Amino acid sequence: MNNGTFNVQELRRCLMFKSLPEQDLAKLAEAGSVRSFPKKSIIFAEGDEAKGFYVLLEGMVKIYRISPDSREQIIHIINPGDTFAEAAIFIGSSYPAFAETILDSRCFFFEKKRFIEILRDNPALALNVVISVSMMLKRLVELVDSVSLKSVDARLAKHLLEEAVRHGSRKGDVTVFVLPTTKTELAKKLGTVSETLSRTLRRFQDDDIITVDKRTIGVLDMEGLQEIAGGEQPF
Amino acid sequence: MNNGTFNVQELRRCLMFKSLPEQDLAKLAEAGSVRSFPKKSIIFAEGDEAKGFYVLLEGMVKIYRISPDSREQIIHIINPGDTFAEAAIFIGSSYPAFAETILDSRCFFFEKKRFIEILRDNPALALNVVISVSMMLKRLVELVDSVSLKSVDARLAKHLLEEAVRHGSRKGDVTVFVLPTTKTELAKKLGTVSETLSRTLRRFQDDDIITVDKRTIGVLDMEGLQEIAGGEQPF
DNA sequence: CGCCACATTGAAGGCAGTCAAAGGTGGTGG
DNA sequence: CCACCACCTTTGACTGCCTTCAATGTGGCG
Repeated sequence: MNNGTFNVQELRRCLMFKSLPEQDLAKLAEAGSVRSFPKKSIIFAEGDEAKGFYVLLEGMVKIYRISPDSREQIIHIINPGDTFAEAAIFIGSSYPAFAETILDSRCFFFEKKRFIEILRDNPALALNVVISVSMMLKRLVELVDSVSLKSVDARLAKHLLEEAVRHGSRKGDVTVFVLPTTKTELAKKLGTVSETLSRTLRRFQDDDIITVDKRTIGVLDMEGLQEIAGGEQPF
Repeated sequence: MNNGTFNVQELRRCLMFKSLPEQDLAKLAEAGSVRSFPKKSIIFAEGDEAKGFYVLLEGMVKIYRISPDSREQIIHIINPGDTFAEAAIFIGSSYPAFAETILDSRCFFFEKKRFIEILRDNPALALNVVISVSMMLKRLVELVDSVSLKSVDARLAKHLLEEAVRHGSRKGDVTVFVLPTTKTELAKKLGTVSETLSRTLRRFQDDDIITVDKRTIGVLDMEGLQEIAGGEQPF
């Protein structure tokens, strides 16, 4: 970890600070500092004392838990502009999960106490924090739902649809996008293992629902995916 | 649903309002109303427009999701003094899960817009909301972890330990407590089904780890349970 | 060019969910 | 107070999804 160049305006990429008056932003910038981490660094470990929270400026970070037999469940993939660990600082104690860089990353770190002080005098910011944490909560409800109630097929189909909508570009009849991580990481995010993911992707290909070439996915049959993803079947 | 008697001070049972000045509390009381529901009523359904949030004054409520094949995953059991659906009102749109009474229940309902207005002028309250949502987030991380990475054995063991610590009383060598819900509901909370729970309880009994009589559980072997719950085994 | 991490495929086994059926329990109303 | 009924619980048999283990293929990078 070491410092890097930093422009206060970079914080505006983050929803939480987007609409903040210039002077508040300046005050915030003084409450923290830039930290850089190479790929595959542990930013914090589960159980570490929660001393503050982070805004990712550049790179990619995964938040995850590990099972006793060292299987990994990714809770969240952090992209530039996202915050992470903000909830941890409000319930004191310790981080409830691991944070590890997937790519070389640059973060802005807020010291807990100073951030909370600023929050006290800034209801607009407080509301933004509430919104941010609430959105994560919603995502986690979805994750519980997925992992507990859906098959790997359904989870994968849903994920592919989301990626296609978010990052896909239409090439004639098919929507094409590129996976942002390795398939092994994707498997962990879906709460499974790489072997199972591999098999499932193959099956989808055999059924002419998608094409796969390295990390490039082409969606041939949106309806088919939707069907698999959640198709509320009547009874 | 119909109104019932209500004393403003009842809201103080809720952590969110515990330390609020009297006048703020009065203002809050005007921003909402009491709603009563008999056992097994749906308070709101997944997808319903999020018009506000609730404080449970009396009774018991479950928050849950349903799978396409109608299996249920309980996200959260709400007890008197707890709030629910507060996160939903900050991201607009709709409730992400079902809320259904397990017992006859009395709630205080806050209308979304008016609550947010009050929040804007009340940083202390805003901070409490952040804390409340953050705690739920932490619980959900635990739930994801449980459901995705742990066996039913481990989940049940962990749950029994928590109940024993929270609500148990020592009777000689054993810690005794009574399950607050039916076993079927417990199964759903653990992300499984009643048959599997039944079998697992039987196995624990056969191994002399617990005793079971109706809803009364006696813990004979705390260490044994801890072992099963998460015992980081060396390798 | 050779290493290493990632990916793929096969075989085998287990955890846990489903289906079915038989008690058990508690609550309600006669 | 008792009888009935709905719901919960338990047990057995079966099935299947998914993980694990093992081996081979492949691409990228030093």
